[in-house]
Amino acid sequence: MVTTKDLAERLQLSVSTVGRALADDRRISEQTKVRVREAAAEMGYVGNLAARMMRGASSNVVGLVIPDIRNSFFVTIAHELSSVMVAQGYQLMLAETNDDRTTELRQLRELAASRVAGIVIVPTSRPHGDSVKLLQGIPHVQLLRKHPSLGTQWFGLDDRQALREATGHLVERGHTRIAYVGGPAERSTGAQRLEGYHQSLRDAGLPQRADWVELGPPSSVEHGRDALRRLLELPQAPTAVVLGAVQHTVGAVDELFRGGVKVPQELSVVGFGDETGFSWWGPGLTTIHLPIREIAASCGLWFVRRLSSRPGDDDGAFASVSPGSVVFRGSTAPPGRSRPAR
Amino acid sequence: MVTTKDLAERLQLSVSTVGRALADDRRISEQTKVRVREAAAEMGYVGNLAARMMRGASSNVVGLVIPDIRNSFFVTIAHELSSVMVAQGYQLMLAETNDDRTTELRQLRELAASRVAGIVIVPTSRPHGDSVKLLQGIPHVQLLRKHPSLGTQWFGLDDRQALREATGHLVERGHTRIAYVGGPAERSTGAQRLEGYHQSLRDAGLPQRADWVELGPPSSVEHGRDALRRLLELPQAPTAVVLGAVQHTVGAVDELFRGGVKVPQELSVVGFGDETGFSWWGPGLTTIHLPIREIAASCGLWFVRRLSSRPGDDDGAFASVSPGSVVFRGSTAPPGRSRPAR
DNA sequence: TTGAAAGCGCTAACAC
DNA sequence: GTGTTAGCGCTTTCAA
Repeated sequence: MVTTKDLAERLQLSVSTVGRALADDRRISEQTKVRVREAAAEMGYVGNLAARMMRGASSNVVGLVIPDIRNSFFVTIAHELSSVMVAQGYQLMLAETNDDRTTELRQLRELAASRVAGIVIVPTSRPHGDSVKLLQGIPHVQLLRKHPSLGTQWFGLDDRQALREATGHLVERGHTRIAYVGGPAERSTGAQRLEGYHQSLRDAGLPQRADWVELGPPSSVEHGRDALRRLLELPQAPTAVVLGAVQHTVGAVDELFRGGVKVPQELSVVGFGDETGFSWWGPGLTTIHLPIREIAASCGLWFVRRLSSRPGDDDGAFASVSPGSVVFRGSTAPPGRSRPAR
Repeated sequence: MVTTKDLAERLQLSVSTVGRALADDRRISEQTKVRVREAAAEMGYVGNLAARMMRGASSNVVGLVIPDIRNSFFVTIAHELSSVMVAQGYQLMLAETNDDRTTELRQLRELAASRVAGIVIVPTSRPHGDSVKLLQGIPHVQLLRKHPSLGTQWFGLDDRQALREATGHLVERGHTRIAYVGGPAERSTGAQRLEGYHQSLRDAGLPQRADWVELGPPSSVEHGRDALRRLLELPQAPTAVVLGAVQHTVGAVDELFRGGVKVPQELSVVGFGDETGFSWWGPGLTTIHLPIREIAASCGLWFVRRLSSRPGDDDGAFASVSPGSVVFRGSTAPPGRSRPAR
């Protein structure tokens, strides 16, 4: 690899002059700058970021720590963040945790060793103590999920409200036996969504049954499938289901499709998220739309500003909460009716 | 940040002893090692990769250069590569080009400045000369698409064969008016797929019409929509369509859904790729399944081996071609019939 | 078994 | 306007 020293030798200059010329320092004559730049281009010189970092320059890499890039939410986040970051001169390092705290720790260790400028993280439900410690030394912000040990800076959804609306939509249609399939309550998002569901039922004075609540691993399509199968086999089967996770929705909806269950005649369904094809599915899936793109973009913009500002300047508590909204399609109708009510 | 020097001071040792202890050098006594390790853990020491790199250690970062992470193919690739890489001690840097050669060059410059160990790239159709130059100094491998200027190491699909089969499937069903919607012919994949389509028609002695071929930007869902609309308005409208790009398929299929076109009665369709929901769509979308996961995994494994082997050892030409296969569902039937033939 | 010192590529303080 | 030099954190001789 070509170094400043090589350039200096070639041009019979000192390394510092070359360095200054490349940095467009005002003290260097225009003529010298041109010579240096030409030689650099010709010899294929590329600055060494590692060396620059050792001189105290901060890295231009931001780590993105997410459970699994295959989840559509996280794809959107990765893309949006990447766009914002690149525009501001940052690069994005991808780190998948697979929702496992040990993997999460390992990934954070790697990012710390690379001295990344900052970390955007969708944390696992109970991050490892060492992860917490590591993150204390690195600017970071939590996204979607939130764990108190990781600080107070967070961008996310109003999960409780989203599920409350979704459930409320079914209550309005006249359903009294409404089931919920979603992620575990240990996770901040899972707990909030479950609470929204419960609250909506409470508000309407509807019965709540433990066997109408099916919690499972949030990124498991299988759980959606299995949960739905179990719910439909119940002696007191529900007439409607609300979903609380994208992957569960994919599984549930596919199960209904395969099982030939008539939606919304036999069962009303409100999905979670906007996977491609939810609109094609059966009668069209009524679903909770979430402004993931917007959240990711604002998180990215806020974070790069925070990174480039003086430390201690912008590190107060910060939380941004965005609401979701129900998109009405054909998968919800009053119970026992044969036509969807729009 | 804690450095080896800090540890050395704390323990009244020299930096070199500390360094050796951390590297588990045999010359250091077990007792000293333990002391050092304990202090390191306690003080939260994390080695500085930048410094290590300056000493000649190679980076453990691999750049992944793709057009757009939102494309399901590239999500799969990112996930699979990330898994393989992490298992081998590498990190993945995400770089999106948006299918623009200038952006591609900028991203490559960043990766080169970071002195990444290697680059996995899905190139744009005509990479910039400087990109070519940069890549000459960095181990790299092409994925899916292939451009001759970027070397001879490539993992990809048998695009020609895939489209030949897909088209052949329609020919067998008795179609004689088969249209094609796909990416531009400048791109290696686009050219191959188009050729497969043409070849299949030639083999069957079927007519080829220029207005039955709709080429457009490969990651534009809109192109799929528009192309389909145009095809259906043709005086000599085709009775079947083959798709040659995932995003086009998404657009086309959604257009058919919205337009209420009866598939396969009025039009037979063979999609490209396996987006979630292709099985729910209308009568179920017959589609070309492509072993992206497998390709990405083998590319990853091969590449890390190449990275860790001596340079000059494994850098001969290499190409791995994987076949696709048609998945039969309900969207294809003989022309003019009212029931799908399975 | 441990320490001292050099040097990786770059920048910035300090000459001239 | 340009050169000299020191030092970032680490590894690796070379000494002891």
